[in-house]
Amino acid sequence: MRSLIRFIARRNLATTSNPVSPSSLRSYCSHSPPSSSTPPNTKLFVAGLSWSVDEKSLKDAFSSFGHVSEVRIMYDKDSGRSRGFGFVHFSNANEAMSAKDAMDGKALLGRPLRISFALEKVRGAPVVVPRLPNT
DNA sequence: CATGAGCGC
Repeated sequence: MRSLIRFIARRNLATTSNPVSPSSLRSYCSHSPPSSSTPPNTKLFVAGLSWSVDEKSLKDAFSSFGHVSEVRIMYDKDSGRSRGFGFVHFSNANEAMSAKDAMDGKALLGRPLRISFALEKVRGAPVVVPRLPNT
């Protein structure tokens, strides 16, 4: 008799225990959150600019968030008109991310701005060929 | 006449 009760109680205890808690499931894929944005950098990639925007307007708009070291807007070599995107160099990455967080999504000259951290592309040599010092 | 995602020579 009593053994039967203990048997039931044991089964009940095992059944009541959660086979798997939802919180434990989370630890399976929450190790590495996807990097949606590029790593912070002093160089800011500003796109979505109007085709009438010049560097002066950009620098004036971004100089309020920090010291703008360089502002360059890419222009078309053939038509000579702006491609609608440019680059803004900041003195510090914190200023750059602040300006990005503040100006990203805003509109300049009637067009929404798309700001993101620029790639670490180097201006000049497209690729350096590692050649061994062959006497 | 306009065009509209993107990464700099």
